[in-house]
Amino acid sequence: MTDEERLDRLNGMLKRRGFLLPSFEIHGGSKGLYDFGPVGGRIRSKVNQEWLHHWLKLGNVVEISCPTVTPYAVLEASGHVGEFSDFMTQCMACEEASRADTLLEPYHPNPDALKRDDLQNLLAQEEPVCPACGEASWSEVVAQNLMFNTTIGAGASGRPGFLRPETAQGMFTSFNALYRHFRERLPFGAMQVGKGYRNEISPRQGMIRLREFNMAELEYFIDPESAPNDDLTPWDTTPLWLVPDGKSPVKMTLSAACQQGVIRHSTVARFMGITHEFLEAVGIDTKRIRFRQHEGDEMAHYAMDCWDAEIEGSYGWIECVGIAHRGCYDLESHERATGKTLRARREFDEPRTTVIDAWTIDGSTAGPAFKANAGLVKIAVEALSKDTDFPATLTLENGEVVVVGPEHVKPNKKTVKETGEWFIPHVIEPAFGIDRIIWHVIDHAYAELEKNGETYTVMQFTPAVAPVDIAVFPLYEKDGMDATAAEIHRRLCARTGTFSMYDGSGSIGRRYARADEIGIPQCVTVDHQTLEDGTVTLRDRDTGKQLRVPIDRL
RNA sequence: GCGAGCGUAGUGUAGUGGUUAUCACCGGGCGUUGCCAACGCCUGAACCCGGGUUCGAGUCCCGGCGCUCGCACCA
Repeated sequence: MTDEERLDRLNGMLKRRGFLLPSFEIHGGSKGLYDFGPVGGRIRSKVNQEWLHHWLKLGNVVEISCPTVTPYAVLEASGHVGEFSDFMTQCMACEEASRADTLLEPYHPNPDALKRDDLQNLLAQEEPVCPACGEASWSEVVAQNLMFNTTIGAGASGRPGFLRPETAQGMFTSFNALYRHFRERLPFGAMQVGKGYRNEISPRQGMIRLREFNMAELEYFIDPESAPNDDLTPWDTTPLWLVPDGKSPVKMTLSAACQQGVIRHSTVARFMGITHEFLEAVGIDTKRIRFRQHEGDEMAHYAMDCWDAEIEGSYGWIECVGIAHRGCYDLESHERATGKTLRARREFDEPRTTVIDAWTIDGSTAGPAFKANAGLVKIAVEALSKDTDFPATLTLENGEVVVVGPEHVKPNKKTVKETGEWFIPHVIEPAFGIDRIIWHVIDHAYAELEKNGETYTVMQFTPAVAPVDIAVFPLYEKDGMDATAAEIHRRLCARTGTFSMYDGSGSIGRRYARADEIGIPQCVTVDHQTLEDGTVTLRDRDTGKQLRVPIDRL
């Protein structure tokens, strides 16, 4: 039995039982789009809940929700318009598509920075050969954007926009409201769970690369100058597999990794610990988790450190989480693009007082005397020491030389007190690919056991993500057992957070098997004894053991 | 995007131009059955879409869509 055959059987089961289905299948389907069916939908929402719960435990994070439709300017400021566009060209001989900038790398120091026309001209001039067939004839260069284009508004008043490629930008553009919410105190975080969109050239491998995907991101804002005090001791007993910057995997604790500088920021380390806990809580096999550090050239240019949580499954090691220390890049970019400030204030331990005792200009005389240069003269004069004698010959910033007489100046004596300063916070971002995580939850839960000489399928979900919490069966649908079972089922469903499933068709063994196949942790069976003493059997999925319990104790 | 292979009930499949499309599991109903895919009877459900060749196409050809893999792209 090979892994591929296991994967085929798993995929068949996922379709048959309503976990995951190709979207819009009756219309022929659409690549890179998946439905979560009646069973999968419930798993998705439980994984999302579990994710929120894990990060809310930090105590200083909030959940927000921003639109998926995003104006052009936002994603231009963030760098996505530039980064998510590739300029492609096609070989006229073999039709192989290539990136124009890649082809031109030998001929230009930084072709990535060139505009379309420049690429087109350089391509015509240098005539690089096709890596596939060796010919040197290229089609027109076209921009291939990996974001979905749209127009916000109709007609001439419509303006360009995109479906967001990540949720993060909403957290950055909302920074000031968040800052106020947290009483202007760092650190704090904002997170959201939602959809992201990338118009992938070639979606592959089932749920691994999708065009519309579920993501969950936290932006955690910190003061880069205040010493982090992250407590890493909770993970001191669980060393993790780390793959530092292109080196071999090592198993070490987060504390040790921080002390040795392998992980460059303790908050990144703490988030790796929380990520590991979360993955374990949703049922990922911890032996198949590792954290891989981005190598220097792989890391986005703004990132200061980046660790991916990779999970091993049917498709090998897949990146499912990225934990990036992004510095001040994002807030700074939005500041630059909008002219608005996105800053936090840092109070000094002691107010900083500066005593100035020197010269400044006397506006009433210097103004008329120096006219347009008066401002520059002021700067030059204020830079002079107190013992300067006037008249003095000064060279201004613009290179002009002026003579400043005693009538143009007056003593400048004042005390400037500063109690703090404004700065752009740094941000640490854990970003989760929820679909990829759900895939691995399913992959790791899928067990093919043997029972009475036949393959027996069980999804060994943890209760935290099990799509159905409990199933209720009447032993037979008669003698009132069906009515009692239906009543228990309704009562369980009415309970917040509990989802029950009633199943009365087929033999009892078949119903247990059906419940096991979608990973229901417990099954309740109503039998003849129930009608006499009000007890039912409670059967455990993984042990098969049955307990007799009163209905009220469920 | 390029190349190769593939597309038949819910799932897995048989079917090399000729009746009513095979088989299994599956689903539903009724009955038997005192708890782990049981049995009997009844029953449900498919040739991806469009065009072409042909007296006749699930089968051959072309195009589209989808799936898998490789290359490329991408995180």
